[in-house]
Amino acid sequence: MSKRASPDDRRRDLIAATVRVLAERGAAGASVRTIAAAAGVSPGLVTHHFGGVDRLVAASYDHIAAQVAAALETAVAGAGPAPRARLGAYVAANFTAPIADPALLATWLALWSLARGDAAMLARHEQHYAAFRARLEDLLGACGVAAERLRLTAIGVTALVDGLWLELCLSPDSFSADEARRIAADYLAGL
Amino acid sequence: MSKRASPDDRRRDLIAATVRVLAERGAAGASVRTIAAAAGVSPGLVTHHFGGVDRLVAASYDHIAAQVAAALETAVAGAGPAPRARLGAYVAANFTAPIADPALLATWLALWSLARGDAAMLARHEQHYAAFRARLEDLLGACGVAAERLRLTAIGVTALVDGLWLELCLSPDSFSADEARRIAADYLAGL
DNA sequence: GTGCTTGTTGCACGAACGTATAACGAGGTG
DNA sequence: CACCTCGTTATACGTTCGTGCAACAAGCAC
Repeated sequence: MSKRASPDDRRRDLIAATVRVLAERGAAGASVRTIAAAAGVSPGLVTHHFGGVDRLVAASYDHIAAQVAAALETAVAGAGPAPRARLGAYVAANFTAPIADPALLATWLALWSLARGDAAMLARHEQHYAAFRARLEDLLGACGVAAERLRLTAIGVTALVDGLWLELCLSPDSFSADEARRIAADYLAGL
Repeated sequence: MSKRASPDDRRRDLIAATVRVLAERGAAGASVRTIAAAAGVSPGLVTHHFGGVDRLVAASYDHIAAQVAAALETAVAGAGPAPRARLGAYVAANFTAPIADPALLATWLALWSLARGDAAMLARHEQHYAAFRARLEDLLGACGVAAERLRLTAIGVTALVDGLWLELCLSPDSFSADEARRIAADYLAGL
């Protein structure tokens, strides 16, 4: 019983509902009916606007990846010209709103599990992580990290950030986002 | 069409089949019928021996967690008495067979996604990670890490190891297990 | 050999899944 | 106002899910 909306708005609503459902009920609960109910529309709309639930999930992945990348870029832009500050801001932003939001972390984890076994989703993941690492290598290079150590260093930073994300999502009582930010900062300081 | 077997053997077979299916088809493919087919038995046996697929998955989680903990403990025991060597062995073992096995990493990732939304599975995860961190704090303390920095340091090491695991599983072409071991060793050396 | 225990199977059942499709109705254009 | 476009709903269909249940058969006690 929802009002008529423009295709763009409706697509946005459905993606937002997918993200919400993924965060609250995990990958197993991301059915067409559940998502449609969360968006307040009928299940048929998913097929109508996306052609299938798989493509809706893929669109949700793209949306979140773009949102995360934009938040990181905003943090870098606001850090001023100093290379170390820009690198620190890029990493610390991963533990600051809106990225540090536990619901977003839960959504990302559910998408990871859905990515396994789906070639298109795996390619999306690969592309997003390659972009993340490339940006990291860029910022690390500006801080004077030797070119031959650039790749491994970027992988290590990415892994640390991902691991802190994961534990923050699965065991939110073990430590705080502030502590995660501090662990990452110490790691960068040690390079 | 399987021969009669003892309950213990059959339970072991079913757990092994669950781990295999989880690794090959992800969390979405872990249905009773798929698991039973992988074990070469009828679907009804899952209910008969475990009382439901949820408890079979939980038992698989326990089995893997115990297997990983045992492999880590073996590595520590084989490292001699020096505290630094013991710590290094404990961390490096995470990227050595049998833990470094990509299939095991895939299984673990699938179990993580299944753990979300299930209170019993979340409790299992919490318990396993608490044990992992406690052992890590023990080894770090023996190396002279200050008591007040122990908790945060252990969280950071755990996060780095988990992140390297994850990326190794999702993007196996990005870097090798050897490189992961080296990144972790460098991190420990910087403490 | 006879009978009992119990591992094992095959089937059936209800529920939930994804999606195709026809009918409905709101909103813009003539 | 009439008409058409298209977003939306409701329904239906086939598949797959988890699991309960009755029947079968293998191994053991006697």
